[in-house]
Amino acid sequence: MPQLDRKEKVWAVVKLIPEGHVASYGQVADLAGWPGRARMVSKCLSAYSGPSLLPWHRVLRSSGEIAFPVGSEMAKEQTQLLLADGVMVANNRVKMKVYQWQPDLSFLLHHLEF
DNA sequence: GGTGTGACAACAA
DNA sequence: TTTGTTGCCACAC
Repeated sequence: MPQLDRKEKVWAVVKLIPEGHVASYGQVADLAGWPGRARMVSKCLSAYSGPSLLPWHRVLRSSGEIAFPVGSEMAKEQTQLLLADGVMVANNRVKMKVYQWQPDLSFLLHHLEF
């Protein structure tokens, strides 16, 4: 049961990302209790790839660029979703300085059990 | 239980 | 800034 819980934890964290903000894979991994397991986050998200209940588009690379090749359907999709969130996307990347999610502790404690 | 994989991250040139 | 290299580790075969 621990394994499935992890995916769900990741999804839970992603769902917490507010509209108009983004987070890096590493950041999500960290919040989900996997310090340094950014690649696991990508695995989990790709494994999800079904229902669109998840704001996966708010998860970017540490540099703020979209994790897909420019011009790919997924990249376009993600760009669209980000724009819909009010996040400016230029050349497959966003300004992390402006949009990076800065979760406050009480918020996290309230939403991530404990 | 070994091997390859991955929607990454950090660093070197 | 872009490209290549390395480290990372759970997961599927």
